[in-house]
Amino acid sequence: MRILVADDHDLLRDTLVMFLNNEGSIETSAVGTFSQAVERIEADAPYDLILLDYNMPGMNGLDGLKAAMAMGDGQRVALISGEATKKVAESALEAGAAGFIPKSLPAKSLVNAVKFMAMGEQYAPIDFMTTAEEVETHPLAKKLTEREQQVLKGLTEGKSNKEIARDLDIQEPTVKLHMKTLYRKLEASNRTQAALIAREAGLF
Amino acid sequence: MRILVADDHDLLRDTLVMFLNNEGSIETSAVGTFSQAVERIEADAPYDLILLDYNMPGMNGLDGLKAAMAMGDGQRVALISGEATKKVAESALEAGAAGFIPKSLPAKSLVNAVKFMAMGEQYAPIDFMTTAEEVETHPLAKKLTEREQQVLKGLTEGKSNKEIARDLDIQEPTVKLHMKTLYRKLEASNRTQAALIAREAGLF
DNA sequence: AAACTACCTATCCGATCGGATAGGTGGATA
DNA sequence: TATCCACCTATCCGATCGGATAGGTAGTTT
Repeated sequence: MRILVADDHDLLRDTLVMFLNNEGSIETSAVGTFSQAVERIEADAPYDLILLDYNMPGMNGLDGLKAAMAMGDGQRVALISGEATKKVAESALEAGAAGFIPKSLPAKSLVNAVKFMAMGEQYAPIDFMTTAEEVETHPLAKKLTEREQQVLKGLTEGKSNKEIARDLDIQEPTVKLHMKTLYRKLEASNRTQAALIAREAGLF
Repeated sequence: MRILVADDHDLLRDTLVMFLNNEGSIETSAVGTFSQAVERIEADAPYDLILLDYNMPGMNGLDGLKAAMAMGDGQRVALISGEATKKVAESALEAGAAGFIPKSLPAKSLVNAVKFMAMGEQYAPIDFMTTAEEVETHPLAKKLTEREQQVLKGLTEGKSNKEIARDLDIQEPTVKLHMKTLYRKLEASNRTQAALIAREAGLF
């Protein structure tokens, strides 16, 4: 079973390789950047499984994942990340990733997950996918109505009231109304503050 | 030599413990949250060295580091982190941390660093501290004059032109001038976008 | 039925913003 | 000296924003 690990954290990379190689049946290669991973895939494909760090030079979000999957027809690729949100994990799995591995996973589970994925299954830790669901709706966001969230989303994209109104297919005065309520709820005194607070809180 | 590792990433924690215990002379304990670390320290102090993950439930930035150091008079504590900036590392070392370990460190170097710190030395990887220095002045920031940076700082605090003018002791029209140049340089079309871009770029 | 909530529209008005334009100073450079 | 650059001030004007006020609809709860 041939596995390729791409992660810029030397420490974690060394560990993964060691753990996996210890399994006997697994032969593991490792690189530290996305471009190195690409080279390696072009030279040595196909691997039974490729593990890509979500935060890694060259990855550029899910683009790297998709690029890697496109190589060597139907290459099985899984994401590994310490910081990624549930949203990212879901998008990755939807895009056809072989799995998603948070770094908060015990080493033993990781080895099992890798074997599981290498056998063609799709893996994601249920606890991560479910517990993250709760945090999904941010404490601040829970106080906002659906419309307000839509308006706030537009705001965090730097749009004007008029643009937001057009996008949501409502009138501009209505947007201003929501905006006013947002300022109150977010304790902001103008749109810039509101946008910053929303970003700070990790919304959108 | 007794070491305590506190990291919420099971994978990395398992690895660290294994690597360190393999050294023979090191006895390692591990926990997954800051509060657990506190309990362990209270029960088993003093350790020769404590490794705290900077991003970990309960840490609250450098507060956790300081709290841990305050326990058991002069407890030696080092930070370990995969995401922290050079700024954080510097602050930690200034606050008296035993060291700073980025997760991008090879496993072998880590073991050496741990031994080094346990012997009473202060450790930080030079390459991390220096290369980060270059990025210190952000590519974007380099294109801004001093005044523009001051104005931008005010903007990222959600201030109005009038407030910024008062703070910098200049006239409001002048602030507007700088604002206009900022939009051009940051490729923003309004103040909110400019503020978001500045934040995104990690300025201020 | 009454009260409440989320949502929508509208108008008025003062404040603020964003752009254009037209200056001026001081310091560094060619 | 002439030229550039960073910085400052000023005025005009249309667009946008932020707040207040006054409605309306639909669905839910009491």
